[in-house]
Amino acid sequence: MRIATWNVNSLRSRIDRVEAFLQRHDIDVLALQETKAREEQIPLMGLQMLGYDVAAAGYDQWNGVAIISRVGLTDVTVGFEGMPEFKDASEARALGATCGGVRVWSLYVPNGRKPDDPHYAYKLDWLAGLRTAASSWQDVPTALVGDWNICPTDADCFDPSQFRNSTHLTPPERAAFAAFEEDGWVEVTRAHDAGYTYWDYYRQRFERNRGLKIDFAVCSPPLASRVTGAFVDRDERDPAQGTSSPSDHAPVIIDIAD
DNA sequence: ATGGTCGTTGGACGA
Repeated sequence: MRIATWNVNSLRSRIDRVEAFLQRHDIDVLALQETKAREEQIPLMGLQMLGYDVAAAGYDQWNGVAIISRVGLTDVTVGFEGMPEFKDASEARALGATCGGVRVWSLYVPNGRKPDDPHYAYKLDWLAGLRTAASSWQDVPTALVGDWNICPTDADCFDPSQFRNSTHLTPPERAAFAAFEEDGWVEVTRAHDAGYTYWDYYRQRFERNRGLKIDFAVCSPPLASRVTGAFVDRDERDPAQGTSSPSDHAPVIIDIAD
């Protein structure tokens, strides 16, 4: 089975790219983040014609997540037990579904904005809540895929010195990520492709390969042992390819043995 | 320290 994750930065503006991506890589399950669409705004027709089922949660221009699957979608859940919410909760950050015997979570970890912003404390709370909820999922095949908004190591950032007073590289964020690995979860993409997954739109960051590795697939042991490969589809981020503007994130593809 | 570019929108604001 081939699973992918992609912060698509608006599903409606990039539906043509999503459909082409699903076909180009023969994707079975695609977890999306930043869909910026309510469920009823998702353009379903083309996806259904390609044989895919869709589950989604989100609100207008705010953060939304979705899972597109052609191996069946069952037991769909919006959010996880104990998931912290920020104020009016006008965001959807976690969507779980069972696809082909694997529990897939499309996660959009809070950005945090600035280390002194309330959103930063919320980010750490959210990650702690996820860790607690995930502790009961470890014995079944589970994939926590998505935009983690964390650079776990300095190698995951084109210039760590530029992020001294920014989120993504702070010790508490890194500790929150490492906690999953200490519990036995395995980030499976790094071993196969250590390249960046996100490049800012401005300053020609992609052309100069000045990016971040922040999109990951954190798998439970029974699933991690079945992973046979993974790669970042950098072509999908390349402004020189395709006729429409790309997302600022590249998709990540993970192959799993039956 | 600041600004750069997208997307949603119809003016900022978040990333």
